[in-house]
Amino acid sequence: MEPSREEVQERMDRFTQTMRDSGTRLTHQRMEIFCEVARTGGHPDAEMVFRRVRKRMTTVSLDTVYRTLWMLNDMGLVTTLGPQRGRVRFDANASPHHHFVCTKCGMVGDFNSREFDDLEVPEEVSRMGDVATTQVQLRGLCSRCQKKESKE
Amino acid sequence: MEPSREEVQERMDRFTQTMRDSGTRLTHQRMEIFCEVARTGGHPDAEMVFRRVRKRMTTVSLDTVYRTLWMLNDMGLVTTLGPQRGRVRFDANASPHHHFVCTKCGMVGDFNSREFDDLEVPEEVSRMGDVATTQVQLRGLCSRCQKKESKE
DNA sequence: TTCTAAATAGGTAATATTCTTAACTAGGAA
DNA sequence: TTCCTAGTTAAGAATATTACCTATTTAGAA
Repeated sequence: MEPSREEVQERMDRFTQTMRDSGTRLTHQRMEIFCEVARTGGHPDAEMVFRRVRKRMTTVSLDTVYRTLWMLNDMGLVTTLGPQRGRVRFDANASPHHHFVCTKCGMVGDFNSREFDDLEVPEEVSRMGDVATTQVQLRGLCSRCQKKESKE
Repeated sequence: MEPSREEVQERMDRFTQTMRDSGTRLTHQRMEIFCEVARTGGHPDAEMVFRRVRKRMTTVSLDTVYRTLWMLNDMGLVTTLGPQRGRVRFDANASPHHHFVCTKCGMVGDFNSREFDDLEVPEEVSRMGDVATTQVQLRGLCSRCQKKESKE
């Protein structure tokens, strides 16, 4: 599941380009941290990234890893699995439904779609396990955050 | 967005039935906690549930709320938004892809599907905000957890 | 090279979640 | 009903996770 050498290179290029374009400093730490996530096939958490990066940069701090990861997230260079930072949130709606998640404020809206409910699961997935539910997650800026942004 | 009275009643019935079937005790606390989540349109976190339930049961503890919510989750009566308990996880894969999430161990597997990439966003959602990405989340038991279960 | 705003390390603080244990109670048995 | 007890709870302590503070360092501009 590791990305190919070319894939990793491509991600690194996108990273440096995006950083330059937005005028954000390209520090050694940031490069190491992004590189670590980019070349990992899985979905590491901050602690894992920290441990791996520290092997090469013994002084890096966990706080820097967190700060950098969330910054990368804000810039769209990495994504988080599930909603944004914060607490676990629960949902008692047992009937099939789907979510729109605001990538900025974490607001979650429910919606229904017959089409989404009835998606056919790819063969590839059956090797991973038994699928019980299907849920579509749409991510983007909610209208409230849009208004805020346009004011600035 | 609040569920209708009938909808709440239906959820409560399902709750008591499932609890009885599994031989789990129907305590006052559990009923209040489930009821609180069931009648909330949104997606409350444990702290919110705790604050609301405490208004009626002044002695309930936060720990009980957590324990109960995770128990309800295990029984399939509520779901969590995003992956299971634990840390935030990051993903540097910028190209569109989708996830299979194990509801037991939290294992996440990636997969690709042209069909899923090109889903058409329902009109209803455009009122919530601007959709940037579409991601399908399939949930179920991964093969490893299946094997573990069948052993028991 | 020098300068300066931005970023970092390391310690500390704040949150979020879970564990421990003694006391309590729901629900079955008598 | 009353008694019994395994399962459940409250409360506080312990962990885990994430964010803040400040002196120091550094990337990138001039």
